[in-house]
Amino acid sequence: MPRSGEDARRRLQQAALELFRERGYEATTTAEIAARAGVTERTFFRHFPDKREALFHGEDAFRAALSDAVIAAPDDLDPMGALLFAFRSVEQTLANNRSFSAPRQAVIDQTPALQERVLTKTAGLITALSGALRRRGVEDGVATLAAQVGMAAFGYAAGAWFHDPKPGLGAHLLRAFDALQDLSSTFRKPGPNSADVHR
Amino acid sequence: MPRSGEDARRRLQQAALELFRERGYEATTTAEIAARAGVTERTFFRHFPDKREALFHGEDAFRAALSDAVIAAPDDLDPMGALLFAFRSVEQTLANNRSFSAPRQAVIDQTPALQERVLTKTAGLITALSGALRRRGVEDGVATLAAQVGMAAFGYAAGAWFHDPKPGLGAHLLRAFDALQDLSSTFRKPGPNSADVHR
DNA sequence: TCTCGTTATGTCAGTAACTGACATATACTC
DNA sequence: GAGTATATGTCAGTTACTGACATAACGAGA
Repeated sequence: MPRSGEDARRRLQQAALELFRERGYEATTTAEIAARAGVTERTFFRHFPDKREALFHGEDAFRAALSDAVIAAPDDLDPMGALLFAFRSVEQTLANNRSFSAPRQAVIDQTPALQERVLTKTAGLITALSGALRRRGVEDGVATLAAQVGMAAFGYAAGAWFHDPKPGLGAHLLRAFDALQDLSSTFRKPGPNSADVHR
Repeated sequence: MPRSGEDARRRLQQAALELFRERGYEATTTAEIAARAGVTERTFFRHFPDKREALFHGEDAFRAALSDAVIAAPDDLDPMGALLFAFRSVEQTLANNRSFSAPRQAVIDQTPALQERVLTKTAGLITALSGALRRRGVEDGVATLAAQVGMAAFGYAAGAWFHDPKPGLGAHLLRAFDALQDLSSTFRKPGPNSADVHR
């Protein structure tokens, strides 16, 4: 009895989050998730390629929003400036999802398998950002490096914002990007012979 | 018939790499790996927590070497300098493993599941580097950020070195860290209203 | 309204990764 | 030579995931 298809996906997602919170990720079965959502296990796997993915829906839209913002950033911004611009543009989206993402994050923090998946999602974001930078004319290698570094700063800022939302994500982002500049600017290269520790 | 335990692990590792190259990762069964190594499937899982891990042995030693080098770096080096020092100190180790890691990398490049595992290994490296930086007195958040950024530069340099080994890893590392400085130094912050694209 | 093609789902059988429990054989020590 | 620890074998079982086929709802058009 197909209601809409999209409906079942939402129920499955909800059921998965609930059960993971109640019993933990490893202790819940895909069959149990399907049962609570009122469908069959087979249907679960028609909506999600694997058990982990049930917690990661919507990431595609977020990735698209971020890379679109990079492309739409003012032309006079250099790579890191465009990234900062893009990160600031999604603050509202993130703020709206806070109530949903909080319990989700709690489950992830307790589950290595889910943490692993977070890493691949992040890698996907980096790839998208890198591609967007290239569309701005940034050279290939630099784009990849900038996307990685920018993502690190974003993660840093988002974590701080999670614990202390008052200043707003934008403020945390500015602090993170400042920290980045400090890291590079005060940095002096080690001497040419410095690598020979092991003699 | 237990030979030494360590012996079986090596045979399993070797068999896994061979079979993955011949048939691909997904098409290879843990039972097949065990059979070629002359042991039982159960023994495979006594040596490796899961199928993927058969390709990632030795990473622990590499991680330890890197973080030890960070701790042993000259005191006058700032965070990024200490990281660069550490990365240069493992060039010989990496060069020695080139013949083994080349086919391994080829398998990984064709296997999403293994790429995902690479990401968690990298995350483990970042955590270790961050801890080593903290032991040098670097503040918590800065240490994490520096470790991530440094690791990005290392990956950038290692990739370039893989395609063009002649200049040596050290030269590629210097180039990568220079690129990092360029990213931050030329970077101008976007104006305060820049985030309002979506109106 | 009937028909037909499309789509979401159900059903069922099967594969393969991984685990726990117990038995056994080898190596190591006293 | 007895005894202990360790690596392995054996076996039964769970669960994530897949392919093949059947069926029920839905929409478009005659």
